[in-house]
Amino acid sequence: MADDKKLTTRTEDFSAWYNELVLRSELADYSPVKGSMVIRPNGYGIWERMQRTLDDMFKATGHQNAYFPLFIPQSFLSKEAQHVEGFAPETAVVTHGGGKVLEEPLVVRPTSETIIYHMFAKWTQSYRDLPIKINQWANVVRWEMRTRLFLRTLEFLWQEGHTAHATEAEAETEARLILGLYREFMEGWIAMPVITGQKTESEKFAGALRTYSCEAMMQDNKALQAGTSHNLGQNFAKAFELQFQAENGEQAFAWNTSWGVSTRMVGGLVMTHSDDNGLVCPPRLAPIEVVIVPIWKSDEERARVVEAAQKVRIELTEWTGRGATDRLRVTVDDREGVKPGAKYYEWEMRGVPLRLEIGPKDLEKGSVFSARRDMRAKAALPMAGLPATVATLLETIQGDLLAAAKARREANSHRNVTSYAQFKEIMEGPGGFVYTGWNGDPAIEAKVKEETKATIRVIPDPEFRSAEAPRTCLVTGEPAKHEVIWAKAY
RNA sequence: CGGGGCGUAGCUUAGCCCGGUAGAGCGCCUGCUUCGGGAGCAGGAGGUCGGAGGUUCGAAUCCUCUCGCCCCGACCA
Repeated sequence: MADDKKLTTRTEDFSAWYNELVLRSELADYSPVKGSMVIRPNGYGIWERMQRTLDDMFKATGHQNAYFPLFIPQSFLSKEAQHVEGFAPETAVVTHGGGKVLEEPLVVRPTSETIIYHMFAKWTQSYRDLPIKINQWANVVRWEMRTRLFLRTLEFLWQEGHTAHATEAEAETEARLILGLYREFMEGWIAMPVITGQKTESEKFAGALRTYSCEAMMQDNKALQAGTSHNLGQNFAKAFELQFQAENGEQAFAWNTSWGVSTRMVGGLVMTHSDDNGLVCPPRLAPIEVVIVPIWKSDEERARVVEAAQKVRIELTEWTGRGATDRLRVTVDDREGVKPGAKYYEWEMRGVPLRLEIGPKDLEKGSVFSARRDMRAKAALPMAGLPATVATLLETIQGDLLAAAKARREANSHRNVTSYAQFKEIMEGPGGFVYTGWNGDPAIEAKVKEETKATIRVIPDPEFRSAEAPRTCLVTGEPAKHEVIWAKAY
């Protein structure tokens, strides 16, 4: 009975823990259609904050939002060979409309490269029309066989950026710029440290020249690909005749990039920080940063503490120390008939970063009692100057979450692994990120995947590479072409 | 698609083997007492037992078919 209230613990069953947490914290719920889900206000609130932050970043770097339609002519998907090969198996196709069989079936977009570059082609004549830098917030559908709340569902929400440039160098700069923005967002807001780098041929986006990605480590030591940015080269430009007249008068194909992050990041947030008591949400993304729980015995006390709690809420929300538009997000839980302890558990499950308790004793002392969600540390805070104190504390929590996640990742990263036997031992046991040399042969990558389920998550960017580069390939012992990071992945 | 679970009240489930008026806990509603870590008492509402067929005097229970969901594997943000 008391056990009903507790989550399955992470060590018992990580997967069950995750599912129960997502449902119990009311981030999402299963919808009647297998593999799809409803994002509830608590989860959508996090997504809205993600959207707002990223949207500002995109606009600050010269991108504009637009919207392209859900339905794509089936023939469009086929125009880029690798693209159709990659996505055809997982598309939903509309064959009927208005009670009639359609002349050409419509594909529900699994991603929008085809329709967008078709339109870009229409809008581009001269190099003066470039670059085009567009972003859209949309839903996409990929008919996955195996689904998981937030991490892989039939339909999900994301943003997809699409750009067209006159030169390869410019496209490359763009793809890299966005990768940097993603990293900044994931570390600064989700407090989820990521490793950036390039995907191998077998893991790159269908139709891309190169794919860059942000890889995070979850608490079960598995990797989560949290965002990707692609240099598409001229592959789509050629398929969709996206050409322009260059300064020298010659016709040339444009260079494209595309990049996206999705509601999957909410799953990453959950699996990076949360504990056996429920969600731990980083303050910057928390729909509610502070919950105030008034504590009373008598009706007379109730009136006093609730009034005091509301005054504190107003003082906090009216404070402009973080800027006029970035107010503290505070709620008061003054429900009657629910004991304070029950409220604590409930808000902890929902991931609210900071709880303030206000009871008669606190009023006497001119203080409020605080409890941090992340480490469950408690302290009295003086009422005087409370907004600034709270804001600072929230930033401290934000920073501590990132530091803790980074420490966990490093503690579960293995460098200097040169023996394949040792590699297998790690993958069969604790898992984690394993840095090794690789001869660059896709066949070796496939063999390791077959034997261990681990894949090359990324060829890391220089700052993540080991101080001393591995000299030999993990499997063959041949000279290493790259240092790579292996892990089992979501 | 292969393997494993499971469909009984909003949730978790007992009952099924061995057929005989559908039970409990949590949650919900009302009232009183409570309230600094998951409250107590009293009263109350809530079920075509996933669906269809069959066997039977009688089916949640036995038989056949079917639908759906979850988990684990082969594809993927």
